[in-house]
Amino acid sequence: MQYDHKGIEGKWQDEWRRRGTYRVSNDPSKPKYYVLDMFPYPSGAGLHVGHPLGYIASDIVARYKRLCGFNVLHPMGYDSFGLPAEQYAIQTGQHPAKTTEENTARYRQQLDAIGFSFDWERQVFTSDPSYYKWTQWIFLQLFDSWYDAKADKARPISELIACFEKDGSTGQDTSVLTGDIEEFVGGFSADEWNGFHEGTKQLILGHFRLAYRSEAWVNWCPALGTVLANDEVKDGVSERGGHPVERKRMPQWSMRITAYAQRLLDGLDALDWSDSIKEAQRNWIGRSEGATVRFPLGDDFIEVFTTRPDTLFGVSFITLAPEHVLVGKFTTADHKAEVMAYVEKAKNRSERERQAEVDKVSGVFTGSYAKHPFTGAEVPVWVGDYVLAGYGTGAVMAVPGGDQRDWRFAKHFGLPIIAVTEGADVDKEADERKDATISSEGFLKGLKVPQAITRAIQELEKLGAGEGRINFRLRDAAFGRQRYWGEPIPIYYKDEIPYALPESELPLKLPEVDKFLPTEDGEPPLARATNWNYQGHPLETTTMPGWAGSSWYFLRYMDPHNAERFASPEAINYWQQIDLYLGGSEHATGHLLYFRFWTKFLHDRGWIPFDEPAKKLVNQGMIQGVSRTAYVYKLSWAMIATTAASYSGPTIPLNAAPTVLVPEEVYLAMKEGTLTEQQSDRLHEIEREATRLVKDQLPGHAGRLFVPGVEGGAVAFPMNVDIDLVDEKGVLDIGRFKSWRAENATTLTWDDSPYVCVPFVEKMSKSKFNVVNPDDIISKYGADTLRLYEMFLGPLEQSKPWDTNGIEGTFRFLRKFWNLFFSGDGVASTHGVDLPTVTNDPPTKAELKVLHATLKKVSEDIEKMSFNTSVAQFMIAVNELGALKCHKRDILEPMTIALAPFAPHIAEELWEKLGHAESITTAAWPKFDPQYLVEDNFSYPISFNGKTRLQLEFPIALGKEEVEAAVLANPEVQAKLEGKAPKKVIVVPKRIVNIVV
RNA sequence: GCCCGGGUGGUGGAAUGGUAGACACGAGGGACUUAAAAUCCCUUGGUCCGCAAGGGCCGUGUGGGUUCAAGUCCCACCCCGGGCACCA
Repeated sequence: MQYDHKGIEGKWQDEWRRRGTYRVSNDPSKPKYYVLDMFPYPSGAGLHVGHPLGYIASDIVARYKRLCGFNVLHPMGYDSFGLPAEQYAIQTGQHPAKTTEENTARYRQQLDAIGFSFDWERQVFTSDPSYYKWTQWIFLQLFDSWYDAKADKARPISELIACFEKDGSTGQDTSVLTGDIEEFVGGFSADEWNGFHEGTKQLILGHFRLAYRSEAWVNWCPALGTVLANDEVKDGVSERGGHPVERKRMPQWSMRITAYAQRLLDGLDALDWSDSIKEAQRNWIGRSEGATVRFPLGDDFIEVFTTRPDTLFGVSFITLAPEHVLVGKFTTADHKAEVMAYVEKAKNRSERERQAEVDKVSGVFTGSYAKHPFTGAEVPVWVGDYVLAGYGTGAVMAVPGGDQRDWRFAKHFGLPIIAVTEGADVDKEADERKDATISSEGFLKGLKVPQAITRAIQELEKLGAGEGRINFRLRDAAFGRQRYWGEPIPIYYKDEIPYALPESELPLKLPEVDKFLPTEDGEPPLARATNWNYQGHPLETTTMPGWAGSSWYFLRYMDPHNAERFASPEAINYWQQIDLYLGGSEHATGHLLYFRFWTKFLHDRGWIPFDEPAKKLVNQGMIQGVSRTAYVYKLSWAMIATTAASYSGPTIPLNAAPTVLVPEEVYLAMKEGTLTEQQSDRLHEIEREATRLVKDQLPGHAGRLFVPGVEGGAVAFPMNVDIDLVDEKGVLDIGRFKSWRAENATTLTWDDSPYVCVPFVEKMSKSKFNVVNPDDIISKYGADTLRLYEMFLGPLEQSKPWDTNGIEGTFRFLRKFWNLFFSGDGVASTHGVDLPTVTNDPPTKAELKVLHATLKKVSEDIEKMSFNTSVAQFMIAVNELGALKCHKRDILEPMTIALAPFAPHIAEELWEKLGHAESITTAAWPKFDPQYLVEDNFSYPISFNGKTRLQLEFPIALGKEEVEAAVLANPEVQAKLEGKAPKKVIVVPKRIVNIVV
C-alpha cells in the first residue's frame, strides 16, 4: 500500500472538523498550557512558506503538551483592522470589511491545508464589533484612570478627584521626566479646585488620565490623511505605502505608557524572552540618570537635562530644539527673521532625516544669553536641529569638551571649547570617557566623573538650580488615527470637552461613509458619517491604531463569546498567562511593549491577576527567498554616435527595445569596462541584430534608434526573474521569459548555451518574484512533509533560505515510515485491519533501544524547541528500524504517537489502521525508559596528545585505572608509544582516553 | 558609534570542554528494470603517500591564550545579518 498523502490529509482534515477534535474547553480538572502565535494581519497576498514556520513550531508544542496531559489553548484569529485594506478600499471603492473577509477566508483555507490544531471556535477578528466593543471598553478604563506615582499603579480617576476635593494638588510629580514636553500643571488648593469650572476641571484631569488628548508632535502623512506612530514611519515615509511624512503639532489622543516606563523595564528581568528582544525594549525605554539644570534668562529660564552634570563648568552655549516652545520668546528682534526661517525649515524635516545627516551641522544664534547657575557667566543660546524636541527637555547644555555632537557644533560655528577632563585633546575631539578626572576650573576640579556627578547634583539642589532626575526615552504613544478602518474611539464632545461614552452605548460601531478618504477640510473619514454624534454631541472622529486590538487579544481567546465581559474571571484565572508566545522579532518594540503596558494596566485596575502577558517568548527566524537574477542589457545603440541629451532622432519605447540576456561574467566585464575583444565583437554583433529586429517593427525608420530611459554608455542591469521561470539548476526558460512580460517579448541571448540565473538570498516577497507558495508544496508532497521540512531546515530562531530541493529528504522519510507498516510482504494482519506487516512479536533489545533513544531525544528537543534535531532523530530511527526489519506494534505504536505532533495526518491514519477508534490526539505521550539505553560496553576513542588514533572497546563497569591498564597493555597502543613511557594518561569514563607523550 | 545574533564541507545544518562534519540535499558509482519512475546499497571536508589494506598532514572567519584536550572558554581583530541612534 502506497503512502497517499492527498487522500490521508484530506480525510483527516475533514474528520477533525467533523469530530471537533481541536475544540478546547476551560476544564479546571486538567493543568493548562497556553500557546499563542502572534496575531497575523490578513494581507491580500496570502501565505508564503515563511509564514507558517512559527505556527508549525507552536502546533508541535501544542500537540505535544496535549499528549502529555495538558489542556492546551492554541487559538488563532486576525488583526483585521489596518491600513492596507483601507488603501485598497480607497483605490477600488470596495468596503475594507469585504476585502478583509476575502483575505481571511483565503488565510483560513491555507492554514487548514497545513493541519493545525487551532480551535477555530475561538477565532477572533479585531474588526468584529463584538470584539472591539471590549477594545473600546478598555479604552474607557484607561480614560477613567490616572497613575499614582506613590502607589506605583493606576487608580480610578474618581479617587484623584476625591483627593483634589479634599487636599487640592501640589502639581505634578516631577521626579521622573518622561519623553514628552508636557505642560506644567501648577498646584491648587481644595477650595480652588471646588471653585473651578467643569471645563477647567476636565482640562486638569486630562493631564492625569492614562488616555488623554493633548497637543502633540506627530508624524503627519498628508497623502494618507493620517498620523503615524514612530515605528510606522520608515526612512521619512510611511511604512505602508511609502508616502512622505512631516512633523506637525496637533490635538491627539495619546496613551500615557511613560507612566509605566520603570515597571516595563523592571518586568523584563523575570521574563523568559530572548536577550535581543529584552535588550531592544530596554533601549527603547531608554532609562538614563542625570540631572535637570535651569539656566536663568531674564524673567524665565531654560531647563536642560544632562547625564553629565559633572561637565557643567565646560558649558559654552545652550542649544534648543527648533520646536522648543521658548525659541520664539528668547530670540532677539535682530535675529528673529533668521531664526524663524531656520526653525521653519528644520522642523519640517523628518526626525529621521535630521538624524541621518550627521556631517551637516546647522544651527542659528538667538541673540540671547542665559546665566550659568554656578559661574554666572553669560551663555549664548542657539537653536540646532541636532537637538530633538521629544527627548529630555528639548534643550541641551552644550559641553563641546565632553560631547562629540556639541564639539562638532562648536567647531562649525567657532564657539569656545573648554576642556573638562584631564588628558583630553579638545582640538581633535571631545573626551567622552566616563572614568576621567575633571579638570575644568571650579569646585569639581580633581574629582572623578562619578563623584563629580554626585557633587554637582548636590550643589544644584542647594542653589535650587536643578535636581537629580531620571529620564526615559520612551514617549507617550500616539493613539488616534485619521483613518477609517479602525476601532472608533468612544468619546463625545460637550463644549469641546471630551467625555466618555457610557458603557451601555458600546460597541460604538464604525459608521458607513461615502468615501474612505479624509474630508475636504482635512477631517478624518468618520466626519463624513451622518449622525455621527451622541445625544447631539459630536463623536470623536479619529480611530484607534493597529496595536489597540492586538494589545489584549490573548485574553479574549480565553472566553471569546462572552457578551458581558471581555473574558470571565473564571476563564482568566484558569488560563492565566501565555506559556509560550511565538512570533517575529520585528514586533520587539511595537506590539510587545503595548501588549505589556495594557496587561499591567488591567492588572492595576483589578481585572486580571497577572501583570505580564507572556512568560516565554520565542522569535522565529525569517525564511528567506532565493531570488534568481538575470543580467539584462537593454540596447541604446544610439550612444555610439551621440549622447542622450543631444540626440533628436527617432526613438522607441524602452518596452519595445529588445532584451539581451548577458552572462554574469559579461555583465561584470561591462561594469568594470574590461570586456575582451571577443566579448566586444559579440556585443556589437548582437546590437546590429537587435537594430534589424526593431527596424522591422518600426518600418520607415532609418539609421540608429534611441531608447529613452537608457543613458548613453549603458551597461546591463540585474533583474529579478520569477523563480517559476527557472529550473532547479537556474536555467531560464527563454520561451516563458518572453511571454512573462511584454518588454521581454524580443529577447536575444549571448550564445546558444542555457542561460543560468544566479541565485541569491533575500527577503521573500512578491515584489522580488521569489515567493514559494505552501499550497504548491502541499499538493506535491503533502502538509506533513511541509511541516517536517520547515522544521528540518534549521534552528527555529535563525533566518534561513528556503530551498525546495531539499524537501525530498523529508518526503522520503515519511514514505519509509509508512513502509514500516506496509512493506507489502503479506505478513499476518493484526486486529483484522489492513496492516499486512505489523506483528505483535516482542521487540528485541536493539529495537527498544532505537525507540527509547528517539523518545528521549524528541522529548528533550521539543522542550528546547530544537525541532530540526528531532526530525533528524526520527530519520535515524526509521533508517535503523528499516535495517532491523522491525515491523512490531510495540515499537511502531509509540513511534507513531511521537511523530504525531510533527506529522499529524500520517500519524492519525496509521493510528486508525493500528485499530484505534479514538483520535491519536487523545493518546498519552510515551515516556522513555532509560533502562533500554544502558550500554554494556563503550568504544573509547584513544587519543595521543588530543588526537584520536584508535578505538578500543571496554565494559562500562570498568574503572579508570582498569581502563588505563587495559589501554596501555594494548599492543597497538604500545606500538604507537614506541617504547616510551606516557607522561600522563587521562581517562574520562564513557568519554575518552587521552595519552600524553 | 552602541546593542543583539552569527561565521563549521558544494548546500541546509549537527556537536553537556572529550572521536568535528550527525541528519538531509546535491554529486559520483552500483543493484533492480526492456526503459523510466520509485526503491535499495556504496563513496563523498581538503590534501599527500600507497597496487592495496591502510596511513600521514591540514581543517570550524583571523591572530594569540588557557587546558591532557578548544567549533565550544578567555583576549584582540575581521566579516555578515538584525535592531537602535546627533538620546544630551
